[in-house]
Amino acid sequence: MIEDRKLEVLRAIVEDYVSTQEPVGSKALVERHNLGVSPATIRNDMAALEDEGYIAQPHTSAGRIPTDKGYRLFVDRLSSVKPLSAPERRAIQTFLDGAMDLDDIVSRTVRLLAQLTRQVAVVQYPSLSRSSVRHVEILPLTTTRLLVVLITTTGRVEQRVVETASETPEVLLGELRAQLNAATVGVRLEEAAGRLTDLPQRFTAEERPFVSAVLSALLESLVEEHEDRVVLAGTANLVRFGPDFPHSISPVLEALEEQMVLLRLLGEASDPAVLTVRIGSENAHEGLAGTSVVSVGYGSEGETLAKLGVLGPTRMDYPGTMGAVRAVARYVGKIVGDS
Amino acid sequence: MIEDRKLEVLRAIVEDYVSTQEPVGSKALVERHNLGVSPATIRNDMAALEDEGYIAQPHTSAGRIPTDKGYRLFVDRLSSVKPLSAPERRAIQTFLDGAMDLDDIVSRTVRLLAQLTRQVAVVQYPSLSRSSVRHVEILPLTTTRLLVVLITTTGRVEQRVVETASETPEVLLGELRAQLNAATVGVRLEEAAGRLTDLPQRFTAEERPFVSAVLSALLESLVEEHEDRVVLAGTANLVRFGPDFPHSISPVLEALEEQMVLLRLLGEASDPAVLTVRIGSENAHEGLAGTSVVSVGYGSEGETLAKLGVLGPTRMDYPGTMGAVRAVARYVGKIVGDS
DNA sequence: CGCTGGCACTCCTACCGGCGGAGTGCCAAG
DNA sequence: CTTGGCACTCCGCCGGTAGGAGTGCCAGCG
Repeated sequence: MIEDRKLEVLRAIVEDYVSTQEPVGSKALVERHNLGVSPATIRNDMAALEDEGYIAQPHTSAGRIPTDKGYRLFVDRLSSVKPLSAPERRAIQTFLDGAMDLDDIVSRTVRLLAQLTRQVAVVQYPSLSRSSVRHVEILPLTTTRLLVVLITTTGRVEQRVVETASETPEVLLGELRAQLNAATVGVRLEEAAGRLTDLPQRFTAEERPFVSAVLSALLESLVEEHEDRVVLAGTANLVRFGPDFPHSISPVLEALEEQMVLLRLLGEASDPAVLTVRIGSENAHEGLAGTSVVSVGYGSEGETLAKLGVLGPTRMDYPGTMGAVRAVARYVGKIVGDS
Repeated sequence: MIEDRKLEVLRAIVEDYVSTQEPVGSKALVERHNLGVSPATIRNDMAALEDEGYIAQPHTSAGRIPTDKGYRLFVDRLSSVKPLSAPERRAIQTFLDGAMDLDDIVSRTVRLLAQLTRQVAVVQYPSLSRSSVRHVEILPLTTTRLLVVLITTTGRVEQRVVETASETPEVLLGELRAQLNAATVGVRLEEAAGRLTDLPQRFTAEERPFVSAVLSALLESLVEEHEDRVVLAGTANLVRFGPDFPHSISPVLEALEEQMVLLRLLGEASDPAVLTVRIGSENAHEGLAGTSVVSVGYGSEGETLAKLGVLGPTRMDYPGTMGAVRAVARYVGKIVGDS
C-alpha cells in the first residue's frame, strides 16, 4: 500500500532528523532504512507528504524536516512509548528512594527527570486535595496581623497572613482555633471548606469581622491547590536545543520564569492521567514555538495529585522522552502514595 | 603625573569596553575621552598597563580589553557607585510597596533587581536569627512519624519530619508541646536552642527517645538559618552575556541550579554590610570565570538578615549595577524591618 | 624625560567567486 | 506504480584578496 509506505517514510524522516538534526534527503533515507524501493520513489512520497503539510524543506533543494503536523502524526500513530532500560529503571529507583521530605521528593524528581531526558524538567507539587486537615493554628504576629497556618496529613504546611482592623482578643483567638480544628481536623481538604460555612454564626456580631477574615484566609489555603508551586531543572540543557541561539533560547528562558506559564503548560491537557504531548505551536505561547512539552499526571490509586513533564525542542526523541516521563511519574506516584 | 594618566586610561578602557563590548584601541580612546594627549602617548601607557597585567589583547594588533585585575582596580579606585535616577527610585518604590507576604517581598525583589540591572538577580530569604519563636507545634502524621513545626515572629514557618521507633503516646505529645512552647516562645531563635538543653531531663527514661528526636529536629530548624532558600530571576538575561555562547552560558546555568553555589556566591564576602564585588576568577568556581557577582547584605537597623546580589558578565557596568544593588538592598531592608 | 608624528608591520574581518555536493523535480521507460 | 536518468538549484566551503584597525618602534622636539 502506498499510504502505508508514506507513513513509513514520515517515520523514517522524523527518526533521522531527530538523531542527526539535519534535513534528510531521499537517498540517505533508503540507505539508512531498508525500505525496499528506490530514492526516486521516496521522492514522490516526500512530495506528497509535503503537499499534505507533514514535512517541509528549509530551502529549495535541501532535505526535508518534519513540521509540527508531521511530529503530531508521528507521536499519534507512528511511535510507541519506549520503555526504559534496566539501568535506567534502577537509576530512578536509587535516586528517588531515600527521599522522605516532600520537598526532597519533588526536588529529586525534577533533577532526575532532567538528567534522564537531558531536557528541561518541570514538576508540580502534589495537590492538596487528596490529603486532609491535620491541624489549624492561628497566631498573632503583630497587634493587627494574624498568621493562619494549615497543616495537612501529607506534612504540607500552608500559611497566610491576615490583617485585622483592630487587635484580636486572646480569648476569641483560642475559641476560634478550637472551633476551626473541631470542624476540620481529619476532613479532606475539598470537603473541609464546606464544614466551615456556618462558623461565623457561632460568634457574636463584633467578633464576626475577625472570624471571617481568618476564615477567608483559611479557605484560600484550602482551595488554592491550583496555584501550586512548580519547580524546574535542567535549564542548562536548553543550549542543546539548537545552534540558532539567541533567537530561540531567550524567550524560552523568559517563559520558564513565569510560574503561570509553567502551570498552564502542564495543566492544559484534557485527561491528566494520560501522557500528553504538545508540539510546537500547539503550546499557544509565542516563544515556545520551537518546543514541545511531554506531560502527565502522577498520583496514587488512580487519583491525580499533580503533574510533571519535560520541555524540549520539537525535534526531540519522543518515544524515549515519553517513556522516561511515564516511568518517573509512575514511580513518584507510588512514593507519594506511600507517605 | 604619568601614573594618574595611566589610571585614567584604564578607566577609559573599562568604560568603553563595557559600553561597546569590543576591544578598544588608542585612537578611539583619545577621540571619545578628552585626554589631552596623542594616541601614541596612550599607546605607551597601554603597553605599561599591559605589562602590569591590567589589560590584555585578544590577539596581536587588536585593541585592549581589561583583565580581571584591571576590573578590580577599576572598582576599587576608579569608580564610584552610581546613584539611581529618580524614575528608577520611584520604580523600586512602587514595585516593592504593596508586598506584604514575605514570599511576595522576596519574589518582587528578585524580579525588580533582574529588571533594573538586566542581569541575573539572586536573593536570599531573610535569616531567622533576628526573629524569635512564636509557636512550636508537634503533630503525628502516621503512627511513627511526627511533624515538628516552628513558627517565628516574622511569619516564617519551618517544618521537619521526625521518625520515631514506635508510636508516640498522645499524652507525651501534649506535654512535650507545652514544655517546648513554655521554654522557647518569645525567645530569639539563637537563644532558644540554649533554653532546651535541660528539657530531656524532665522526662522519664522511656520518653527520652521521643523527646530527643523531636528536640533535634527543632534544633535543626532553629540553627539552620544558613541553609536558607535562595531565589533567582533574569536568567533570560544570560543570553546577552556575550556572543560566545555554549562555551559560556551552559556552565553558568548549571551553577545557578545549585543552591549551594548560589549561597556561597552571596555568602563569601567578609563584611556582609558592605557592598562586595567578586570579579571573574575571584569567584573560584569554574564556569563562573567570565562572570562577576555584586552582592550586599540587607536588613534593618544595622543587622544583616540575608543577602542579595546580581550576577553578570565581568564586562558589566559596575557603578550602575552597584548602585542598583545597594538601593534595592536598602529599600528591602526597610520593608523587612517594618514587618 | 616625556610627548609626538610617522611608518612599517601584523592580524582580523568581510567580501567575492568558484566549486563540489546533496538534493530535488520531472520525464520517459519498464 | 516504480525506476533510472538527467538537468537544475542552492547551500556551504575554500582560498585569495582588500581594507581597516591597531600596534610597536623610532627619531625628533620641547
